[in-house]
Order: sequence, then structure tokens, then C-alpha cells
Amino acid sequence: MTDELNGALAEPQMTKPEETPPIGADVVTDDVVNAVGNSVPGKVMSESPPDWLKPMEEDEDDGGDGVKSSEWIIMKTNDDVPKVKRGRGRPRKGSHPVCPKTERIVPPLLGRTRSSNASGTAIPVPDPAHTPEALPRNLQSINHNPISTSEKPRLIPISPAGGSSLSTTPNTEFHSPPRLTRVTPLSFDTSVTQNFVHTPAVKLGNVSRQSVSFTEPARDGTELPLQLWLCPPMEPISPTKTQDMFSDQIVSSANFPGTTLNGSVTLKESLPLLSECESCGCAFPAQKIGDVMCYGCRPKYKKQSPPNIVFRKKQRPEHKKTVKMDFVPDGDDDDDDDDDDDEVVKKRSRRMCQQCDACLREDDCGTCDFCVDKPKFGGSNKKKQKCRLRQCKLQSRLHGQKGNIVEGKRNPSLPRRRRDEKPKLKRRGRPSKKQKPRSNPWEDDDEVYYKDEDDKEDLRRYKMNGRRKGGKRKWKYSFKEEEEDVFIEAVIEEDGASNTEENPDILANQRSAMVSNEMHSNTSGLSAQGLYYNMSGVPAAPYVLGSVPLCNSNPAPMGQVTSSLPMADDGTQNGFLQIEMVRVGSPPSHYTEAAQDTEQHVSEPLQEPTPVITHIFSLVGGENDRDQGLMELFTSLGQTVLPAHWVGVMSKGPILQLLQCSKISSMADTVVQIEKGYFYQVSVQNQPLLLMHAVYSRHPTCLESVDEVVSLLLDLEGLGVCQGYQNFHMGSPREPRMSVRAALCDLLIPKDEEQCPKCTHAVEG
DNA sequence: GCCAACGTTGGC
DNA sequence: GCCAACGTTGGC
Repeated sequence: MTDELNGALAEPQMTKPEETPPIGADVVTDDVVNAVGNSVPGKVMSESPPDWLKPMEEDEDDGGDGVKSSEWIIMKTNDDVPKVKRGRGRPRKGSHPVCPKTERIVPPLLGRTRSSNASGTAIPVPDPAHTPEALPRNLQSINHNPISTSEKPRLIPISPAGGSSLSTTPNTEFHSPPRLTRVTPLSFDTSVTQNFVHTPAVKLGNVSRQSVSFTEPARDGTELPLQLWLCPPMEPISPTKTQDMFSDQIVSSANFPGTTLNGSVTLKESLPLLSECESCGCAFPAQKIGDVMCYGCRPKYKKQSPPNIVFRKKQRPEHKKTVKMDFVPDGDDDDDDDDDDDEVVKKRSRRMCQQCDACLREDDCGTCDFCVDKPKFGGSNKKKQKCRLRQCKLQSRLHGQKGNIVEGKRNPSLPRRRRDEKPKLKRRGRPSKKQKPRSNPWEDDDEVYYKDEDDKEDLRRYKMNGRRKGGKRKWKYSFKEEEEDVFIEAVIEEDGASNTEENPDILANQRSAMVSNEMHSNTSGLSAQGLYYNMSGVPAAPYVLGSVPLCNSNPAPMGQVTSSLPMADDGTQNGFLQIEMVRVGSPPSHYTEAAQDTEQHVSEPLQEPTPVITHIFSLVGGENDRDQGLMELFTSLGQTVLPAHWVGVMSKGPILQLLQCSKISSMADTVVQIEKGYFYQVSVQNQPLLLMHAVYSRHPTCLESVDEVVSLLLDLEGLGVCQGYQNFHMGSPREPRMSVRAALCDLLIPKDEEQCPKCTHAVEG
């Protein structure tokens, strides 16, 4: 390997920027380009979606314009990767792409498998032995917290009784909350509270007071949702996990001396690297630290972890970078220099990069439209396409960027009809469909008859979105599936809004979030100007949320009131929000299947009378009426314009979570969770809002209708987060003064106030 | 430009 | 021969 590397380094022609990196050079990512070429921080995730998820794909790249030759030198380090012969037809079994048995060397042209897809896999999935908790944190990582209001420090309640651990270990306690900090309801179980070190307020005595005080505000007289608090089904929400996950961790790269100048690189830069499989000895792209076996030899299991939902800022459009390389180098199929074998290999490699998760996936999901079409799944084999989940992400990414392909070359993997081509005698493709007038709508037994295509389209729309009006809508997804994490990003796009990223108003109007844990989706609209609710008696937000940029990534000084900040000065507000869900014991395909099912509604002709939407919203296991009711509420919320930037997310439990997506909202760290029976809980910065809080008294115990939910959200929008108080008795004088909260901090206070009475009293005391 | 449809081809 | 799915075509 080293010799080969040296040999590669000795070839200056291979280091030209316009040269395509060879296959197997997947270690070089756009992040690397960023890290080397410019100072723009690389995105944290850039796995390219498959073709059916393509709309987001153009954003995945960073904006480095040029690629320095030295970077390509790095790419060259992994040049000699045996070719994988795979193409049309069923892949040859036993010749796994990452463990090819052939010894042929990939021609350089074939090896142009360079894309940010690799950068996606470059994101280190934390190994249990390398969990963020085990690694030093830094302030930067805290500031990168994608969901918390960056301007406001995470406040840790401190017990006035002096029993807080904060006083003894201030430095450790004031990092961002640990990722496993639950949005935990109060509990009478002291064993539980003992472990809840960050929430002294949940001590038994405090709970007692809360429960007593809560009986009073239950205005409708219904029984208190004690089970909600006693048996918290909520999944922990951890906005910090991925942030920590992607924090710059210095690791040694002794095995790849050419990849760094000083012997150490960041994880982003170092992965994936071609490692040698401990089992079979073949080279394979390591996707994370600790990968010692190739995909084929790796044990097939998925590590279970609590589901985390992380909103991430999507890469700014101006940081886009054109993907310059394809695994098939050019579109010239008539390359005379290649022999027939190479030509065959090129053609057959067009649709597969052999690197991405999709290409490495072996099983059909069985639920996507292409799978459903397969005879083995009872389909008619009309489409004859590969499972959506197995369609190369890189290829689909290039598909989406084919307009940006440099030098005017288009992606040959996306064939285009040649105008000058002589028509073949036997025409292929879809046969010409004569517009034969159908006098009898019931003529066709199988197909639903539509008066015209518009009706058909409208019905599709209705089927997909649960409503008919609003123009042509289109689900667009990007997703990423890694070892443990699944990222799904969805946007509903209306006709005429082809470039949502450049039109924030349209974007805000049409953006919806869809998160699938089991089979859930949501079409909650994020409102834009004029679309936010304003109800009498509820203080309106001091700004129009729809016009305020999202995802302000500029951290403000601590204590600064977020909502009073001016608009962000960069383009990050146009960024999408990405929702990450960490799988909890569900098969890998669940997430993506859900997305596909939704997408399937768009593309598949209406041939079945039963609306598939019932399938989408079905819950896996143990459904009962209340579950159904929650799903119905969820569905209804999806058809409602919620207050600005609130998004409904269905999570396992089932739990309906309502999240404020706007980071600059005072409710950015607030989550409303509604569980079966419509009992709800509000949590702020992972801390449960005390039951004595007036918010609970102003709303029903159960949120059973959209109106009640909206009313609560609007109520919350009129509140802000208590800033706590500065504790001058902790830590050394040299340490920065950190704000803390009283044990019974109200957490949510009127926006014009900075502290709740408890914290104020704590200061005075 | 997108995509449904399907001829065709390679692997088994 | 069957199956998977690539590549092409034409409708929209």
C-alpha cells in the first residue's frame, strides 16, 4: 500500500485538479476539501440520497471551488482497488463490491468515484468506546448545538439546598447537557431521580409539591395524567449527540501516512479510509473508527440506541460545490481507447458506485414502488427497477447535479435520447399510448378512471397530503442511513417553487418535516409571513416568524435575548432542517420505507381503491384506539398550518412531539410531547416544565384537538426561557460566570421578563 | 426534464 | 429458463 502510494505520488499527472480520483479513493471527501481548501466549515452530513430522494442533493456539497492537487495526491493513496464487475443483471453473488475477487485494476477513468457521498460516510459514528462523553468537549462543540438556542446557555438547575453537584464540579456540569438526558417527567421514584443529576428539581420533595399544586389547575376536572409522569414513555431527545459526534476529534492515522502532514487528522478528514479487512484481507472503506471488517464480513446487526431527533442546519446553498467526478468518467461511450471489457465495465458500473450504503445494501425493502412492482412481491414487473433503497446514492446525487457537471459533460449514467440517432426498427421504451377516448369510465377493470389528468393529479395530491388544494405538491427527500442513524429530510414542494432554497418565503411556506420512526409522517406546514396564528388573549410574537431566518448559526453572547436579535447576516436561515432519528430496535428499512411509501403515492398510479395513506399512518404493534387517536391528531396537525416553525413529529411510543424549528425562537428549546390519551408535557432544554406552571392551567389536561394544540403553541410563543441567575459562589474567580436556575425554576416566563420569580429570589437570597 | 414503461442483457 | 435490473424510449 505504501509503495503504491509512493508510486502514485510520483505521478504528477494524476494530481491535477481536473483529474478524477480513482475508485477506491473514497477517503477524500468534500469535507477534506473544505478542511484543506477553505475555511468554511464542512457540513456534518452529506450522504447523498438515492434518486428518489434527489431534490436535496445539490446542497450536499460544500463550496470549495478548486481542488488542490495535494488533495488529489491523497486520493491517489488508495488507487489500486480491484475492479468490481457489476452491472445489468443480478449482481453476482459472492463477489461483494467491497470484497472483489477479481484482481483487475480499475482503469483510472472508471475510478472516478469521487463525491461527497464519501464525505457522508466519513462522518464518524461514535463507537461506544468513543462516545462523546468519553471525549473532551469544548465550547465550540457546544456552540454547534444545532437545536438549542445558541445565544442562551443551557441552564442547569441548582438546588438551593446546596446539594447541587454544580458547586463542586462546575466545569463539568456546565457543558451542554449529556445526550442521554431525558426529557424526563417527574417521577416519584427516587432511584430514578438519583440518576437525574442535572435536574435537582425532580427530587422527591419537589415532586410532591408539584403534584399537589397541579391538582388545582386541572380545570377540566379530569384525572391527572400521572402515568405520563410516572411512566415516561418519551424517547430522549438529544440535540447534542450528533454535535458531539461530529466534533473535531483528533485521531491518529498511522495507517495512512499520506493522508496527513503531521500524522493526525480529524475524523472528518480521515474517514472513510481504505482499511484492510481483518477477516478477508480485502481493502474496504472504513466508515468509522473501529471498522476492522469489510461490509461482507461485518456481523449483520444494528446497534440499538435511543431515538434522537436532531435538527441540523442544511448546508448553505452558497457553499455548494459541484460534484466534479463521477464513477463513470465521461459520457463518451464511444471511447476508442477502452477495450470491450472496459466498456462493459463502465456501462455496468454506471448505476453503482459500489461504495455507498445503497450499493452495499443487499436486501430489497419490499415496500418501495420498485419492490412492489417486482414479481416476488406480487408486482407486475412493469418498472423493472432496483429497490429504491439500493439505488446508488452517488448516482442519484449526480443525477441531480448533472446540470452542474463540469466541462459540459453529462452523467452518462443518465442516458439521454440522442437526437441524431437513427431510430431503431424495434422501438424500446414505453409504447406510444394513444389517447383513445373512453366512453365508458368503467371500461378498465383495474384503473380508476379520471376525467382528465388534472383530476388524477388532484386525487394523487389528496392521497398524498390529505388535502386537495394548494397546487401540485411533491415530496422531496434526502436521507442518510448509517450504522445507527437515519436521517430523513423532507420538503413538500409546490409547483413553481422549483428552487425553494433560493426563495426563503416559499420555502418557509412549503417546508414540512417528515420524520419516520415507524411509519409516521407529517405535513405540518411551517408558516411564513402572515400565516402564523394570532389569537386573542395570546401575546403575539414580537416578530413575524415566517420572515425571520431559520437556523441562526451565529452564537450570540450569553444571556442575550434571542428574539431581539437582528436577522442573521448569512444565508443559513435558508437552510433546511434535518431531522435525525436514531433507530430504536426497528429494522433498518423502516425509516426509509416510510419515506418511500409516501413517495410512492406520488408516482404510483391509482390502481387500488384503498387509500394507502392508512398504511402510512399505521402504527407498528399494539395499536389501540388511543394510538389511533394520536395518529389522527398527528394527521390533522399535518393538515394544519401550525404556528410559525412548529413541526409535529411522530415518534415511537407513540409520542407526538411538537418542536420549534426556528433556532431564534424563544421556544427553540421547547418541546411539547403528546402521548397516548393526549396527555402532554412541555419540556424546556430537556427539562420538564413543572406541573405547577401556569401553562398547564391555561390549557386542558389533554390536547385532543388541533385547536388545543395550536392554542398551546401560541401560548408558548408568548413565553420565553428563564435566563436563570448567575451564581457567584461556584467555581474559581477566573472561570466565566455561568447562569444557573433555581431548583423550581419556572423555565418558561413571559417574554418581557428575564428571570422567573424563583431565580430572582435566588439572586436576592 | 422527469418518469413510466419495457426491451434487453447478464448472472444464476 | 428465470430473475434482476440496466438502458432506452416516448409521453407528459
